Amino acid sequence: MTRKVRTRFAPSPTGQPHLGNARTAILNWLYARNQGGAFVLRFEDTDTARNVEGGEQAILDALDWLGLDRDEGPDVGGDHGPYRQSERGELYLARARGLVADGHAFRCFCTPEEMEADRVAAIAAGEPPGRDRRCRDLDPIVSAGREAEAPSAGEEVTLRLRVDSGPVAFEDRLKGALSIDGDDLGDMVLVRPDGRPTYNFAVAVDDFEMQISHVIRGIGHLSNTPKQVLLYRAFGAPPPEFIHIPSVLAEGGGKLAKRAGAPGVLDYRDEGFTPDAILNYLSLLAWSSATGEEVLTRRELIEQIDLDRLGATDAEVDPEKLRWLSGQHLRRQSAVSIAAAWAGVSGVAELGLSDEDLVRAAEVFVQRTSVLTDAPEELAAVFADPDLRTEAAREVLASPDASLALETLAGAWEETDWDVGTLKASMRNAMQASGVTGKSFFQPTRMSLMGATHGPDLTDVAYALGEARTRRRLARALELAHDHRRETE
RNA sequence: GCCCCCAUGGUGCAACGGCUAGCACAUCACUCUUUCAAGGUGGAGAUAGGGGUUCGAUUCCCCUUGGGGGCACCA
Repeated sequence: MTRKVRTRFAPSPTGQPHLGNARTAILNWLYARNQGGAFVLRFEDTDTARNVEGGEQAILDALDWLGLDRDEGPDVGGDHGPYRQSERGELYLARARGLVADGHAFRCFCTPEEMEADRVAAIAAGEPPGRDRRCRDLDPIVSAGREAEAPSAGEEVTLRLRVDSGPVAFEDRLKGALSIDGDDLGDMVLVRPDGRPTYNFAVAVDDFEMQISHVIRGIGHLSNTPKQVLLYRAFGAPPPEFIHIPSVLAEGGGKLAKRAGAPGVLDYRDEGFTPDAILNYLSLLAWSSATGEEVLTRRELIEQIDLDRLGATDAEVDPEKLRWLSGQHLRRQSAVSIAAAWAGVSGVAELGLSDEDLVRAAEVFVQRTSVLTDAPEELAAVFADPDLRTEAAREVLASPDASLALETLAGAWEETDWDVGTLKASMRNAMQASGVTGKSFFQPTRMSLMGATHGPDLTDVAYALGEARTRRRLARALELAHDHRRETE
């Protein structure tokens, strides 16, 4: 039996996903793309109290930023909608009534108080709680009549699934064969008196009707699975394949919770990470490529994702490795695209650089950055007008050989091609010609070009600055160097 | 209390029941370099503990310990 692969990401609209939720979405998306299947987004918003203003949009923004495009969902539509549980009330009701009609479910007239009393009594008696004692065996004709009169009789009716004793077996791709006894489940509530479906019922109905083939979700849902399997059984359909993935833990091993200050995906964007780096990093949590390769592009991830290579242990987030991976991704990009990304980083525009400046700088300075937001500082260090009136500058420029070094270098760079290789060669020539070497040559040069005593390779700096700026800076420093010499003599 | 899951260096992963337990991040040293990065080379560092099964166990089984999850008319 080969059915089309359809995966889904089904968050509650409580705001931007944290890293753990993002990884769930990523795995679903990667697998769908790998299989040429469909990736479905569904909002589980039946608990209105939990919904957050703007929560849906934050999730969409996060998915968009990560590049996880949907084939179906609340924003793009599709043949299996609506894609918000809050808009699917009728479907749940119809499905529940169907289950009552064919005997899989029954009407329960017990009050919450009665149920609670039963629960306590069952536990006290050492029996599993959750089994209805009064209503499950009511005659259908009788219970239908009682439902009709419920409003006037002041009764409320709950729809519950008839769960028999005996094993409920199911398969998890990672955990293998699992089984739990129906007695431990109880007669689960499907629809509350007010008509709202319970979570597990809604999920099963949705996954069933949306023809989801693979449910890839957090391990926390493992215990919900038998209930959903039971529902599929009642629907007379085979359940989807379940893949329960281990948790992503916060640094230090704690839970990744928003209330504990866990950053959202969009926060990483704001910190200058690229979506590909996040995608790569998160996919490496509990998964590894067959080749052992760790720096993987989006395309490579799609090609190589393999559910059978998923691990079963919880994984801690490691910010250091994330940064490293981010740097690796940056370094693999073209200078043009890095320059474009830098242009959008706050603090870069203020430097007043041209597109060419940015591209040249990207060529030689990416290796100094891990995230996009590292750029402003690196660029400012080179492009900002050097302040040569500092004590440090004065000291360096007043050194005996400063003038000679600067003069010779300015001459050497007069008639050269402006590329790093040539600049480096002619700088060496200048050193030889002047007889000034090592520190006494480099210090004055670095001071004139960037007003500092340390920084990137000097030829990289000159290359990034461009010919005109470089010449101007050398000339100005040379002037000062002459002045200083005169003063000291 | 009951049920379920997990367990390889600090962190993330790898190892048909079979080479000296491998890779990456971090760390330390060296190297390249005027400097700071990036890069290169090398080092230290792990199978949670105890029992089995087996010629042989990181791998299979049991117990202990530790961690996580669940036991809802929450999602």
